[in-house]
Amino acid sequence: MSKNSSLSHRVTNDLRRDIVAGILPPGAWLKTEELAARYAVSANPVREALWRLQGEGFVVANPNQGARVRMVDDDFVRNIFELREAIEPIFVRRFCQRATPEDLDRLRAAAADFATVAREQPTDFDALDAANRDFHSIMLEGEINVQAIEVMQRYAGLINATRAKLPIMPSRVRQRVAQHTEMVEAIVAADADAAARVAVDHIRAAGEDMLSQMRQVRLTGSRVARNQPARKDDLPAG
Amino acid sequence: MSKNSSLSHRVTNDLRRDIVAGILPPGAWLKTEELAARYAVSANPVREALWRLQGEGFVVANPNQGARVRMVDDDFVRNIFELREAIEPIFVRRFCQRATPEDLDRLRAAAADFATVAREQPTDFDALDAANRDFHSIMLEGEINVQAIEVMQRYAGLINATRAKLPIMPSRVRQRVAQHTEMVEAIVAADADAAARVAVDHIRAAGEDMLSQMRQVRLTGSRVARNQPARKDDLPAG
DNA sequence: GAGCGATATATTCTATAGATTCCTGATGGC
DNA sequence: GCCATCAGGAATCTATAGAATATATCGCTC
Repeated sequence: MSKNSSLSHRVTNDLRRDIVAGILPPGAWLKTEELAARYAVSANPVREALWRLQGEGFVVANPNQGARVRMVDDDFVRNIFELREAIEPIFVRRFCQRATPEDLDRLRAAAADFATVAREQPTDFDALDAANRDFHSIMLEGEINVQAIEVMQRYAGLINATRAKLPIMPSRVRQRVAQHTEMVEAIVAADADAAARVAVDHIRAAGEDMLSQMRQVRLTGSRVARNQPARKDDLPAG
Repeated sequence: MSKNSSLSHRVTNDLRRDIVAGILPPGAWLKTEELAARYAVSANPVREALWRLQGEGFVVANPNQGARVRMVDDDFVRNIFELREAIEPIFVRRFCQRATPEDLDRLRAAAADFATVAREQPTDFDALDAANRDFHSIMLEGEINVQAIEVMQRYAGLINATRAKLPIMPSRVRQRVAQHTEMVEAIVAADADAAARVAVDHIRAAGEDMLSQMRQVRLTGSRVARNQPARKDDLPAG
């Protein structure tokens, strides 16, 4: 697809992957020289990758001081989900207006797929996430507000990467299935208000669920096994 | 204030100023070498400035091909104002909750200031804009959703720069004064719903006004004298 | 002779290495 | 105990070399 085969792109992807995998944990300093050695490039592509990842929200940088992996704390999660609650209705409403019968069929099919995954692999985050993404991306296909899409997707990677490391509650998965169904029904009925309302509820529930799982992990210190930090020793320094 | 006195920051500011002033018009190619010569630095700070301005929305860049000043067309304006309509209510509602009597006094004073400017200098965009900014920034003072603020301010500079070159309708200025008053009243009454509604109307009116002025300028070819491109000859190439 | 495709050239972005500037923390003087 | 100065380290900048892309020219086919 996008064969952005420049060094800085490769470094961007590698760095993102390592952050997502937890090899570079939240708060870790991202020293240019260190990363340059790690990825076998010079300082410039690393700098550029850091810029890009700053744009994606993975990294926060201070002038003349260096960059670090962003801390995903409660405030941040709350802020992002609040933003999503504000923006998603735009997409849902417009999709209500423009959806063709074929679009509706595909949306229904995607909702069914998600329900299947939820039934058969209810604890597999990646599978659930992929199915969920398929469902929601249908609504973005003909969306004209590219700036709004950009905002919505900006922190999606980071939020998702963080969510992937948290436990999954079966009850919440069932709730998501129900909400998808509800949304499809509202859209089929061309009831934009109802669809937007469901979308907001959907996002709010997801946000509250994530916050509660984060609290849970903080309290119990538990951590889901999969996607664990692997080997921290890969890095020269701590 | 922010004494970001690195070369790339200086270039960022200079480049932004030149784009805002119209010396580098929308659509103009921003060649690294050319800009490096223009601002008497090497390619790297220019690259970095372009990254930053891409983040601010002034510039769009393609890999291995170059960057250009963003075109501000109708779609873009519509998208940005739609985003604002979605996000601004977040701020207004929360301000309603936390506003102290002192905050309300200052908001009232700012609204009065804007009204004064509107009466005495109704065609001075900069004065109106400054007063308007003062008014709205009061509501952002204690705002906790920094990501939402960032989104709101992202394209503000570019939109403002474009708006500054368009004509100002006295009737629209009067409408803005009235809307400010209305908003203050709703906030004083702690009626968050009403305040949010007024805010949305306010933004929608501003967006429609801007679009209609853009249409007007396109049709008549007229252009406001002040802030005109100055001298394009400053640039090596056309 | 006109249109199309391939090669060659020119332009521009991209990457490297070394020099420079800036920030941070530590040491010594007041 | 507090402030100024200095050393170490890291980010930033310059200059130059290396890729990638777009453009123009030439030759071929129809």
